[in-house]
Amino acid sequence: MVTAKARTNEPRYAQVAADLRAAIAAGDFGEGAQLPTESTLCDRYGVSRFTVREALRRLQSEGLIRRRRGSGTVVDTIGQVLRQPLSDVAELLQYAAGSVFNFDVLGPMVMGEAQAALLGAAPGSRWAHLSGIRTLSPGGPPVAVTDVYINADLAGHIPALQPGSQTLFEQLSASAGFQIGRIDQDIRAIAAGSREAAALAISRRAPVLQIVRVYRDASGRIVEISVSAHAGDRFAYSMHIDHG
Amino acid sequence: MVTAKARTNEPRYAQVAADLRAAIAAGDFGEGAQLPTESTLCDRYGVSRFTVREALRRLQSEGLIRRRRGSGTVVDTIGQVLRQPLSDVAELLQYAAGSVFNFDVLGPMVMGEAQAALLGAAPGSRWAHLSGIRTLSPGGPPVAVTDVYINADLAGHIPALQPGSQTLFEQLSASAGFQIGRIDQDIRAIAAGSREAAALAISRRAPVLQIVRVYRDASGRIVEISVSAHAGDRFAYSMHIDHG
DNA sequence: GTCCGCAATATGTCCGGACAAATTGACGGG
DNA sequence: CCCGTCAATTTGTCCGGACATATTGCGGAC
Repeated sequence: MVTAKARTNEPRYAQVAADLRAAIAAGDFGEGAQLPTESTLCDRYGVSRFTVREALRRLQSEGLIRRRRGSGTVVDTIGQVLRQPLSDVAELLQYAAGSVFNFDVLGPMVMGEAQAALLGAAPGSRWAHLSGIRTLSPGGPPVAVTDVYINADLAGHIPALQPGSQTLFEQLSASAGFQIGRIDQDIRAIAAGSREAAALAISRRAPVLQIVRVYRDASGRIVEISVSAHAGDRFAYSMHIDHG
Repeated sequence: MVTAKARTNEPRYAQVAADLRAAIAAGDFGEGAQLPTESTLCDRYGVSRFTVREALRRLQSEGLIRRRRGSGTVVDTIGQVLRQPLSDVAELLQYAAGSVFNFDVLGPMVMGEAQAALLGAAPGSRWAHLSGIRTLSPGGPPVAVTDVYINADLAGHIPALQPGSQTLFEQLSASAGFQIGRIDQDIRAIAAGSREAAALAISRRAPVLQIVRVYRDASGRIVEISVSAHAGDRFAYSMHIDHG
């Protein structure tokens, strides 16, 4: 038993995972980067194979290790390179920086059937509807037109929202004091409708990139939904995954 | 027992997951989209709780369902398009769950001026050209058409490439033994050309989602470039991030 | 020396059981 | 009617065991 772990109420697999994570970072597994077998880890930490596998599953989902039946578990260098960007929520919101967002508050609304199915919200739920346009610089050509739906419970915080480079969600989080639980983002290609065509100065049926984001707090409640339409020839969603 | 499963050597949790995935897409869980409890699913499929939980774990990692202790499991999805999951970094290099990728090797080619500008490669550089189609199931409707360009230096490893659960890039990395330095990914909306229209069975000028990925090794050499075109109404690029 | 086959090894799949912790709704007291 | 308590429900954690399947290396046949 190497554990030496305190009596935290953290699950045991999390403690094992943390210990292995530190060992990997310290290079304790040497050149081949071969980890001990599951049964060895069971003995070492004094836990069952279930707990060891759950810990290894976490590390694998983080991209730290690679496992192969019959062969063993090794440190995965590819995963280390990719780890940082996707574990950082700020990275997801990164594209907002450097552009300017101006919006109008359109007032309260109730989610209809079709809209609810598209956005993943409950039909009949109540929201505050905002509409805005994002530009690269003040007065510049429009890059995207965005509809924002904010949970009616948070309507009191809407007057405090300010246009600028900070996202509405960041302002809401700070103002209302909730904790972020999960962000879902869907990107698809659709044909421009009349609204997008007019706002972006493109022709109808032109391809636009639609980004739907659903923000949830820690309890799973949907805090905000945003639907952005970007002109296909003026915008590319770009992810750069760097080493170092 | 609802299984009706065949004598496939597919794991049971995968069969359960596939069945639940289809049921979710068909809307079998009604208004609240509340799934049966784990023990109910155990009885229904005649499997242990381990198998049910493994199946639900897959669906959760795909972003299809949301689970809360004490509360239950609910459908958490928008529409029934194929979603490329990005819940963790390991999945960035994985194929979309439940889809099939087949490709042909078209032979060597030299990068032209216009293409080089679009893809970020050097004009006049030499590549091996592969072309593939991704479907939801063998013989099913096409979801995406993909062009892959592999550095001519690695042409010797191409005959060993196989369609299956691993990406071409993963196979190349293991076969040639290089380390990844950087991945760039651009996502944009474009209008379908004649090639995409024919391959995806859609009309010309229909919106398609184009994903361009550039893989570099540690020394900065471009190893592989892939250009995928996804039918706008059949595919959404989806990512979700659990925070804590 | 080379190649084939086998056995040892390691992870994957699956079972049954047990208890813990969070949620929800019903019940009862104020 | 409001609110706190409690019990039932449901998912999370954890155990021990069993067999399946992919990989690897060893030794024997040639």
